[in-house]
Amino acid sequence: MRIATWNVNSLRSRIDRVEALLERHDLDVLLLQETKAREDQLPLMGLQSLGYDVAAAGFDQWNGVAIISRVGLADVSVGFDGMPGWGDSMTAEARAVGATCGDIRVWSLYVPNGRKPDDPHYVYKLDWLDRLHDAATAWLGTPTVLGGDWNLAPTDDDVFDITRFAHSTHVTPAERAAYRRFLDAGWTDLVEPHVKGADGFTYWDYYRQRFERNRGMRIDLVLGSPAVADRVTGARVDREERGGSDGHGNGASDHAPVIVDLAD
DNA sequence: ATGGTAGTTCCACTA
Repeated sequence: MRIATWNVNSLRSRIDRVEALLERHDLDVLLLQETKAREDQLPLMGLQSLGYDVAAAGFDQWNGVAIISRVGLADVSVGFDGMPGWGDSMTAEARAVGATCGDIRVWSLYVPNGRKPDDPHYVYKLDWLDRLHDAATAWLGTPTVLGGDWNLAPTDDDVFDITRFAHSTHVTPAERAAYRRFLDAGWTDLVEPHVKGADGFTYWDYYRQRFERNRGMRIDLVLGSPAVADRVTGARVDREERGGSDGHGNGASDHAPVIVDLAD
Protein backbone atom coordinates (compact mmCIF):
# COMPACT_ATOMS: atom_id res chain seq x y z
CA MET A 1 0.00 0.00 0.00
CA ARG A 2 1.34 3.39 -1.01
CA ILE A 3 0.22 6.52 0.86
CA ALA A 4 1.22 10.10 0.10
CA THR A 5 0.55 13.49 1.67
CA TRP A 6 0.75 16.79 -0.17
CA ASN A 7 -0.04 20.39 0.66
CA VAL A 8 -1.37 21.12 -2.80
CA ASN A 9 -1.97 24.88 -2.33
CA SER A 10 -5.26 24.94 -4.26
CA LEU A 11 -6.75 21.75 -5.61
CA ARG A 12 -8.45 23.50 -8.51
CA SER A 13 -5.31 25.17 -9.80
CA ARG A 14 -3.39 21.88 -9.61
CA ILE A 15 -5.92 19.18 -10.40
CA ASP A 16 -3.91 18.09 -13.44
CA ARG A 17 -0.83 17.68 -11.27
CA VAL A 18 -2.82 15.73 -8.67
CA GLU A 19 -4.10 13.30 -11.27
CA ALA A 20 -0.62 12.94 -12.76
CA LEU A 21 0.83 12.34 -9.29
CA LEU A 22 -1.67 9.57 -8.56
CA GLU A 23 -0.76 7.80 -11.77
CA ARG A 24 2.99 8.48 -11.73
CA HIS A 25 3.38 6.94 -8.29
CA ASP A 26 0.53 4.44 -8.48
CA LEU A 27 -0.83 5.89 -5.23
CA ASP A 28 -3.48 4.10 -3.21
CA VAL A 29 -4.19 6.98 -0.85
CA LEU A 30 -3.38 10.70 -1.16
CA LEU A 31 -3.86 13.14 1.72
CA LEU A 32 -4.25 16.74 0.61
CA GLN A 33 -4.06 20.05 2.48
CA GLU A 34 -4.84 23.64 1.51
CA THR A 35 -7.43 22.51 -1.00
CA LYS A 36 -8.92 26.03 -1.05
CA ALA A 37 -12.14 24.90 -2.64
CA ARG A 38 -15.78 24.72 -1.66
CA GLU A 39 -17.49 21.37 -1.91
CA ASP A 40 -19.27 22.38 -5.10
CA GLN A 41 -15.94 23.48 -6.61
CA LEU A 42 -14.08 20.24 -6.05
CA PRO A 43 -12.92 18.83 -9.39
CA LEU A 44 -13.95 15.22 -8.85
CA MET A 45 -14.83 13.77 -12.23
CA GLY A 46 -11.29 13.10 -13.36
CA LEU A 47 -10.42 11.54 -10.02
CA GLN A 48 -13.45 9.28 -10.13
CA SER A 49 -12.65 8.19 -13.65
CA LEU A 50 -9.24 7.13 -12.37
CA GLY A 51 -10.95 4.97 -9.76
CA TYR A 52 -10.60 7.19 -6.71
CA ASP A 53 -13.11 8.29 -4.09
CA VAL A 54 -12.77 11.64 -2.32
CA ALA A 55 -13.63 12.88 1.15
CA ALA A 56 -13.09 16.54 1.94
CA ALA A 57 -13.62 19.09 4.67
CA GLY A 58 -13.08 22.78 5.17
CA PHE A 59 -15.01 24.19 2.26
CA ASP A 60 -15.30 27.75 3.45
CA GLN A 61 -11.75 28.68 4.29
CA TRP A 62 -8.19 28.57 3.07
CA ASN A 63 -6.99 25.41 4.68
CA GLY A 64 -9.30 22.66 3.52
CA VAL A 65 -8.20 19.02 3.68
CA ALA A 66 -9.10 15.95 1.66
CA ILE A 67 -8.47 12.22 1.32
CA ILE A 68 -8.31 10.57 -2.10
CA SER A 69 -8.42 6.76 -2.04
CA ARG A 70 -8.83 3.85 -4.40
CA VAL A 71 -8.77 1.25 -1.61
CA GLY A 72 -11.97 2.25 0.11
CA LEU A 73 -13.14 5.35 1.93
CA ALA A 74 -15.27 4.38 4.91
CA ASP A 75 -16.31 5.95 8.20
CA VAL A 76 -15.35 9.46 7.13
CA SER A 77 -15.15 11.86 10.05
CA VAL A 78 -14.50 15.57 10.00
CA GLY A 79 -12.40 16.68 12.94
CA PHE A 80 -11.69 14.74 16.11
CA ASP A 81 -13.27 14.64 19.53
CA GLY A 82 -12.28 17.71 21.48
CA MET A 83 -10.93 19.65 18.51
CA PRO A 84 -10.96 23.28 19.62
CA GLY A 85 -13.12 25.79 17.81
CA TRP A 86 -11.70 28.90 16.22
CA GLY A 87 -14.38 31.25 15.06
CA ASP A 88 -17.30 29.14 13.94
CA SER A 89 -17.46 25.38 13.91
CA MET A 90 -17.10 25.21 10.13
CA THR A 91 -13.69 26.84 10.37
CA ALA A 92 -12.58 24.54 13.14
CA GLU A 93 -13.64 21.47 11.20
CA ALA A 94 -11.54 22.47 8.23
CA ARG A 95 -8.31 21.09 9.58
CA ALA A 96 -8.75 17.34 9.89
CA VAL A 97 -10.53 14.63 7.99
CA GLY A 98 -10.23 10.93 8.75
CA ALA A 99 -11.32 7.78 6.94
CA THR A 100 -10.69 4.08 6.83
CA CYS A 101 -8.86 3.17 3.63
CA GLY A 102 -8.31 -0.54 3.27
CA ASP A 103 -7.08 -1.80 6.62
CA ILE A 104 -5.69 1.55 7.76
CA ARG A 105 -7.26 4.57 9.38
CA VAL A 106 -5.78 7.68 7.79
CA TRP A 107 -6.00 11.33 8.80
CA SER A 108 -5.25 14.32 6.59
CA LEU A 109 -4.20 17.11 8.93
CA TYR A 110 -3.60 20.80 8.49
CA VAL A 111 -2.12 21.98 11.77
CA PRO A 112 -2.79 25.68 12.40
CA ASN A 113 0.04 27.86 11.09
CA GLY A 114 0.35 29.97 14.22
CA ARG A 115 1.36 33.09 12.30
CA LYS A 116 3.64 34.67 14.96
CA PRO A 117 4.73 33.47 18.40
CA ASP A 118 2.88 36.40 19.99
CA ASP A 119 -0.29 35.89 17.95
CA PRO A 120 -3.43 34.25 19.37
CA HIS A 121 -3.22 31.80 16.48
CA TYR A 122 0.00 30.46 18.01
CA VAL A 123 -1.78 29.60 21.25
CA TYR A 124 -4.53 28.00 19.21
CA LYS A 125 -1.92 25.93 17.36
CA LEU A 126 -0.45 24.52 20.58
CA ASP A 127 -3.91 23.82 21.96
CA TRP A 128 -4.92 22.11 18.73
CA LEU A 129 -1.86 19.87 18.79
CA ASP A 130 -2.45 18.92 22.42
CA ARG A 131 -6.05 18.00 21.74
CA LEU A 132 -5.10 16.01 18.67
CA HIS A 133 -2.54 14.16 20.76
CA ASP A 134 -5.11 13.33 23.40
CA ALA A 135 -7.65 12.14 20.85
CA ALA A 136 -5.01 10.15 19.00
CA THR A 137 -4.11 8.18 22.12
CA ALA A 138 -7.23 6.13 21.51
CA TRP A 139 -6.02 5.30 17.98
CA LEU A 140 -2.56 4.01 18.90
CA GLY A 141 -3.74 0.42 19.20
CA THR A 142 -5.10 0.34 15.64
CA PRO A 143 -3.32 0.79 12.28
CA THR A 144 -3.43 4.58 11.98
CA VAL A 145 -1.61 7.23 9.94
CA LEU A 146 -1.46 10.90 10.95
CA GLY A 147 -0.25 12.68 7.81
CA GLY A 148 -0.26 16.24 6.65
CA ASP A 149 1.18 19.71 7.03
CA TRP A 150 2.17 19.91 10.68
CA ASN A 151 3.51 23.45 10.29
CA LEU A 152 6.47 22.63 12.54
CA ALA A 153 10.04 21.47 12.01
CA PRO A 154 10.84 18.78 14.60
CA THR A 155 14.58 19.57 14.90
CA ASP A 156 17.15 22.14 13.78
CA ASP A 157 18.17 19.70 11.03
CA ASP A 158 14.72 20.15 9.54
CA VAL A 159 15.29 23.79 8.54
CA PHE A 160 17.89 25.23 6.17
CA ASP A 161 19.36 27.66 8.72
CA ILE A 162 18.05 27.79 12.26
CA THR A 163 19.50 31.27 12.79
CA ARG A 164 16.94 32.56 10.28
CA PHE A 165 14.06 31.49 12.52
CA ALA A 166 14.91 33.52 15.62
CA HIS A 167 11.43 35.03 16.00
CA SER A 168 9.44 32.55 13.98
CA THR A 169 6.88 29.88 14.53
CA HIS A 170 7.48 26.27 13.41
CA VAL A 171 10.71 25.88 15.45
CA THR A 172 9.81 27.06 18.95
CA PRO A 173 10.43 24.76 21.92
CA ALA A 174 6.71 24.67 22.69
CA GLU A 175 5.78 23.52 19.19
CA ARG A 176 8.50 20.90 19.20
CA ALA A 177 7.44 19.70 22.64
CA ALA A 178 3.86 19.38 21.43
CA TYR A 179 5.12 17.25 18.55
CA ARG A 180 7.46 15.20 20.73
CA ARG A 181 4.50 14.17 22.87
CA PHE A 182 3.32 12.09 19.91
CA LEU A 183 6.67 10.33 19.63
CA ASP A 184 6.83 9.76 23.37
CA ALA A 185 3.35 8.25 23.29
CA GLY A 186 4.40 5.65 20.71
CA TRP A 187 3.84 7.30 17.32
CA THR A 188 6.65 6.87 14.79
CA ASP A 189 7.91 9.32 12.16
CA LEU A 190 7.59 7.05 9.13
CA VAL A 191 9.76 9.18 6.81
CA GLU A 192 12.74 10.53 8.73
CA PRO A 193 14.61 7.20 8.90
CA HIS A 194 14.58 7.08 5.10
CA VAL A 195 15.32 10.71 4.16
CA LYS A 196 17.85 12.55 6.27
CA GLY A 197 18.33 16.26 6.94
CA ALA A 198 18.13 18.62 3.98
CA ASP A 199 17.14 15.72 1.71
CA GLY A 200 13.93 15.54 3.70
CA PHE A 201 12.75 19.11 3.16
CA THR A 202 9.15 19.27 2.00
CA TYR A 203 8.50 23.01 1.79
CA TRP A 204 10.31 25.93 0.19
CA ASP A 205 9.06 29.50 0.01
CA TYR A 206 8.10 30.57 -3.49
CA TYR A 207 10.29 33.64 -3.35
CA ARG A 208 14.02 34.22 -3.21
CA GLN A 209 14.65 31.03 -5.18
CA ARG A 210 14.46 29.02 -2.02
CA PHE A 211 13.88 25.74 -3.83
CA GLU A 212 16.75 26.18 -6.25
CA ARG A 213 19.06 26.71 -3.26
CA ASN A 214 17.37 23.99 -1.15
CA ARG A 215 16.62 26.49 1.58
CA GLY A 216 13.59 24.61 2.81
CA MET A 217 11.95 23.01 5.79
CA ARG A 218 10.63 19.57 6.72
CA ILE A 219 7.13 20.29 7.99
CA ASP A 220 5.00 17.76 6.10
CA LEU A 221 5.14 14.76 8.39
CA VAL A 222 3.65 11.28 8.45
CA LEU A 223 3.29 9.53 11.79
CA GLY A 224 2.18 5.95 12.21
CA SER A 225 0.92 3.83 15.05
CA PRO A 226 3.10 0.77 15.87
CA ALA A 227 1.08 -1.53 13.60
CA VAL A 228 1.78 0.79 10.65
CA ALA A 229 5.39 1.60 11.56
CA ASP A 230 6.21 -2.11 11.41
CA ARG A 231 5.07 -2.23 7.78
CA VAL A 232 7.12 0.66 6.29
CA THR A 233 9.34 -0.49 3.43
CA GLY A 234 10.38 2.95 2.18
CA ALA A 235 9.64 6.65 2.10
CA ARG A 236 10.67 9.62 -0.03
CA VAL A 237 9.97 13.20 -1.04
CA ASP A 238 8.95 13.86 -4.64
CA ARG A 239 11.08 16.90 -5.40
CA GLU A 240 10.35 16.66 -9.09
CA GLU A 241 6.80 17.72 -8.36
CA ARG A 242 8.03 20.82 -6.52
CA GLY A 243 10.83 21.77 -8.83
CA GLY A 244 9.76 20.50 -12.19
CA SER A 245 12.08 19.28 -14.87
CA ASP A 246 13.18 22.86 -15.53
CA GLY A 247 14.21 23.27 -11.91
CA HIS A 248 12.03 26.32 -11.49
CA GLY A 249 8.78 24.78 -10.36
CA ASN A 250 6.52 26.72 -12.66
CA GLY A 251 2.97 25.94 -11.62
CA ALA A 252 4.07 23.89 -8.61
CA SER A 253 2.81 24.00 -5.04
CA ASP A 254 5.27 25.38 -2.53
CA HIS A 255 5.21 21.93 -0.88
CA ALA A 256 6.43 18.61 -2.27
CA PRO A 257 4.51 15.32 -1.89
CA VAL A 258 5.77 12.84 0.71
CA ILE A 259 5.34 9.17 -0.15
CA VAL A 260 5.33 6.17 2.21
CA ASP A 261 5.31 2.52 1.17
CA LEU A 262 3.74 -0.09 3.42
CA ALA A 263 3.95 -3.86 3.14
CA ASP A 264 0.62 -5.58 2.59
C1' DA B 1 12.00 44.44 10.82
C1' DT B 2 10.92 43.99 6.01
C1' DG B 3 9.70 41.87 1.80
C1' DG B 4 9.55 38.49 -1.40
C1' DT B 5 5.54 34.98 -4.45
C1' DA B 6 1.34 32.60 -5.17
C1' DG B 7 -3.36 31.49 -4.06
C1' DT B 8 -8.02 33.07 -3.05
C1' DT B 9 -13.24 35.23 -1.25
C1' DC B 10 -8.89 39.42 -5.85
C1' DC B 11 -6.73 46.02 -4.11
C1' DA B 12 -6.94 42.50 1.11
C1' DC B 13 -5.90 38.53 3.32
C1' DT B 14 -3.56 34.01 4.06
C1' DA B 15 0.45 31.15 3.79
